[in-house]
Order: sequence, then C-alpha cells, then structure tokens
Amino acid sequence: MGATKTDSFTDKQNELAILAKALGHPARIAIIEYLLKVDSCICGDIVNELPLAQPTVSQHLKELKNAGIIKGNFEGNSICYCINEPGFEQIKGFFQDITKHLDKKKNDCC
Amino acid sequence: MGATKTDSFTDKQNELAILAKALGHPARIAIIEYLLKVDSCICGDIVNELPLAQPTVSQHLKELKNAGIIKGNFEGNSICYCINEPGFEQIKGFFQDITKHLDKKKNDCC
DNA sequence: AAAATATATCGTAATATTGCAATATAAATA
DNA sequence: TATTTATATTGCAATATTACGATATATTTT
Repeated sequence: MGATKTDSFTDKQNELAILAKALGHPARIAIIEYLLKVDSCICGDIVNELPLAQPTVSQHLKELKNAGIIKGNFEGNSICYCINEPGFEQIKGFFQDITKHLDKKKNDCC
Repeated sequence: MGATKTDSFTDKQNELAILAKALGHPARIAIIEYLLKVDSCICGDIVNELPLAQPTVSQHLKELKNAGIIKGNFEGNSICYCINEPGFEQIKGFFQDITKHLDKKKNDCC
C-alpha cells in the first residue's frame, strides 16, 4: 500500500499527472519563472537564485527534465537549461481543453 | 530536513505549486475529466467511476477542494462536486503567461 | 596532466503522500 | 426515531519526496 495505482489509469491521465506533479513544488515554479525572466536560457546560476543547496536544485532540475518541461545541453563548462516547448504544449493543451469545456457549460450548479 | 521550504518562496510561487500539486495525481486528473464529461456536475458516483476505494476518493476530492480547483455542495442526500472556476483561472493564467513569454522569445538556444 | 569550476549522484534523515479497513457523521426515508 | 444511504474522518502501513553533506564526474583552463 502507499504507491500510486498507476496501472488503474490511462496513459494520458498518468502523463498529465506527471507534468502537473513536476510543477507542484515552489522551487520548480521558481526555476520556470527564472528561465523565462533571464533573456537567454542561462545555466547553473539557477543554483545561486534559489534558496536551496546545489544538490537539491540539481534534483529539481532533473525532475523537470524527466517530465519533459525543460531541457539542458552542455554549453562550454556549464549546462544551459531552458523550457522544452513540446513538453509544455501538453499541459497547456489540457488547460485549454478544460477552459473550452467550461465556457460551453456554465459550471454554476453548485 | 525533508519538508518543503515554503518560507523561502513567494506566496504566488507557493500557490501555483499547490494548484499544480493538486493536479499531480492520475486519480485527480480523472476526477476533473469526469466532472467535465458528465453534463451536470454529478456527485458521488465519482467513487464508482474511479478504481479506488471510497475513502481514497474522498481524500482526493478533499485535496482538490482545498486547492480551490473544485467545490462541493449538498444536493439532497448526496454532494454535488464541480469545477471551481476562480481557482482554475489562476493556473490557466500561469500557463498563458508562460506561453506569452515563449512566443516572444524563441526558446531554441538549447 | 593538474587544478579549478560546474554539475550530478549517493546516502540518509525528516517529512509527506497514497491507499484502505474500520468507523464516524449527516441527511433522507421508512 | 430507526434505518438506510452517502460521504468524511481516523489510524496505519507502504511508499515517495525533500533536503543536504559528501563525493563523483566532466569540462575548461592553466
């Protein structure tokens, strides 16, 4: 007991959950916001920006990368992280779908 | 050690993380999808739809409610759950902002 | 090749989440 | 008011996440 029953849900549901979960931590929200703010996809000074130790930041970056939300490539001595648009489109799509549904529906029954 | 360092982040970052986290489980994605599918905000047969025991579903519903993503009201004998639009707008806004940034920027440096 | 710099991984402690059986609560009906 | 029906809460075991020090790896510079 205790582990998520992944098998009981559809692939799409699991994928969306993984994406949302990856964004479900303030540090990871902060990383995304930072990547958007700095006007090039600046690298490991994310570590300096965040109030967390380097290994912790590295771990958060890994989670975002695994979920497909960011990507990273070597750039000289360091690594260049930035938003991975395709991964992003998926979550965006989910929210757009919901918005469409809601507009059609008038969700005011409760 | 081990707990999220909430204090180190802004309120907005924490709020967004809470919303995303609430969606970060396939059962909760399934609940949202179900609420959109059934064309009235049908109640506790969510329990029958999901492959989880009633207390587990109840717990997931509570989390979605706490995050402000759904709301529930008594409707006769049972409870009527549906999407809570204001709560939803927040996450939607986050994704729209990011999309706007990305469009402006050409995130192709890595 | 050695030193310096940047990032990742390992190990581990603290905490949180997931899931369910058992039980409690609350409303509707008999 | 007793019973039924619907939902919530409690308690607990299994698992996952968060955070960080120590250490490993990989690249650049000297």
